[in-house]
Amino acid sequence: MGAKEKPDIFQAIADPTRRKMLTLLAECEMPVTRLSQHFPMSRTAVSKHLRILSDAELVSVEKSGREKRYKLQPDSLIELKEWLSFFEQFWENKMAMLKHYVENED
Amino acid sequence: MGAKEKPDIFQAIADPTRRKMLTLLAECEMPVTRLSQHFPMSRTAVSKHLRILSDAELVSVEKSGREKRYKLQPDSLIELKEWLSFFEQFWENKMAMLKHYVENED
DNA sequence: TTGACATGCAACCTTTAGGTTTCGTATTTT
DNA sequence: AAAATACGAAACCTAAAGGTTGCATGTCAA
Repeated sequence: MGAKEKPDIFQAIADPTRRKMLTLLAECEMPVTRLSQHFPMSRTAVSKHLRILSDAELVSVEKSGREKRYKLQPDSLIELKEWLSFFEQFWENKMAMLKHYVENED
Repeated sequence: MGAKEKPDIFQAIADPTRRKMLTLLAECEMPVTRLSQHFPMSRTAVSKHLRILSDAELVSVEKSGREKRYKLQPDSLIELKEWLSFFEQFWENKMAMLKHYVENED
């Protein structure tokens, strides 16, 4: 698997496993082994997913002794936000609805 | 290929071809044959992509004589918006920057 | 009613995605 | 020094994704 090919972000978040990883890493950074306890697959598989997220610059790595802590790096999500914003003009009323829903969530 | 399995939207927009289709259909609805003139692939291939977008409810179809007009149906993108909103808290400053950028686009 | 057009389905092929196990190498701990 | 831990790379497998061509069908125009 390639090193720094910067695959597009849309592909990176397409996989539900990777989306869950982002959610977990948002709460708290952690090394691979610990992260992989949340998934029904091998550590190596988790490691591969992390590589993809890392290439897309959605997570960053910080080496600390023998472990490497992975951390959410949400800046690249802006690209997604921008893409979305183009389509917002087509459903403005619905957006107002959602805004209301989110604000009154609890 | 399945009929109405409602594949998740993240997977539907993962493919660059499908994203371009959404952009084109946003500008104006059109039948398969016309849409496929924008892509270096067969009409059947385009038709398959449309099926995926249709299953994800990102496009709707309206039969009109012997042709079927495909049309953007952006409502489902709300799911994406909701997902994104969770991560916004982690880059509020950048968001402000983007907001400024978008507002002063022209 | 015959010919052209618009479309989707079926069968097939090739590449990629996601997963496994095995191994090598740092780093810690004892 | 030796044993344990954390990790990624390599080689491999299977299923799914994206593409092709060749029908079959429905509709429109002559």
